[in-house]
Amino acid sequence: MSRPRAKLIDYFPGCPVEATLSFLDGKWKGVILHHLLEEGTLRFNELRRRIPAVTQRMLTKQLRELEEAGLVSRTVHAVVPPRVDYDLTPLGKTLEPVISALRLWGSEHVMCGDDQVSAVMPPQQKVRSAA
Amino acid sequence: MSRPRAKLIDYFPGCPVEATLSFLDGKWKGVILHHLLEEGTLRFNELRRRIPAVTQRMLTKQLRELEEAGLVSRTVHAVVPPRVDYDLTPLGKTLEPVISALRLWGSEHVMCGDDQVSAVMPPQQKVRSAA
DNA sequence: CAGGATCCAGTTTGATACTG
DNA sequence: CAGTATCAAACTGGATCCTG
Repeated sequence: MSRPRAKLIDYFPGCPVEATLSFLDGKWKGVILHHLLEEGTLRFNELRRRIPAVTQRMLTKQLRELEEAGLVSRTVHAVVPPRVDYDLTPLGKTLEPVISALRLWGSEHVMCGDDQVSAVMPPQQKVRSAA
Repeated sequence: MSRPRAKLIDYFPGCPVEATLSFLDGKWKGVILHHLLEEGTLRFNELRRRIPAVTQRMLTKQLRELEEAGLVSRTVHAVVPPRVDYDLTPLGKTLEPVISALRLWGSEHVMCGDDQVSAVMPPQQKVRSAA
């Protein structure tokens, strides 16, 4: 859900849990933030490579929403070929404990595709890398 | 998003962050878990009262999904009038650190409707309690 | 390289009305 | 009380094609 929920750090009708989740909403914000937290500044295609299942349209969209929410900054360099850097804002960085908690729970309770826990489960049949 | 993403604790194509978020997906799972963590067992209408903006249809649906995911247990008491108790499973309780992180970030960075931070912001215009 | 613009199917959600 | 059923609106995300 990325509807009229919280857009900036203003008023959100509901509880803090839902408020926070509304910022992470959409299919890819979590991973995007995760990668920016881990690796710092990344270019558009660098992000794409790290999230193989995302389409450009969606990556663009989610990045725009993160930007609007004040969590991610977008820097366009006037060079050719074009170069656009994405980075976390100071506010975005405050989400680190949240992303960490999400990652920890996930790695402890779910068998994930791109995680270092991959040793536990043999890649039996391939479970669809995209949706 | 509550599509084919993770349903049980089985394989999830993607990173742990996204895997965890997929369990919290949908508009109300976060709040539901939050209330069950804070108050323990709750009946259907007790939950409704704590989440004024949710419709019965949605509350039912999200509870069913949480049940299917193994995070919430549903106990039907054969009495009249009907009584159904919802509670966290042991697995559901392991989400506590996650929900805490979400709640903490939300209460620090967003002005929420039903939070104890309400003193900070005077209820100026009423911002729509539902969507 | 980094998108923008369309088209479109699949889902999610809300509103309402009804029931054991 | 605790739902179920139905209709319809809203939004999502994927696929394609195009551009400075």
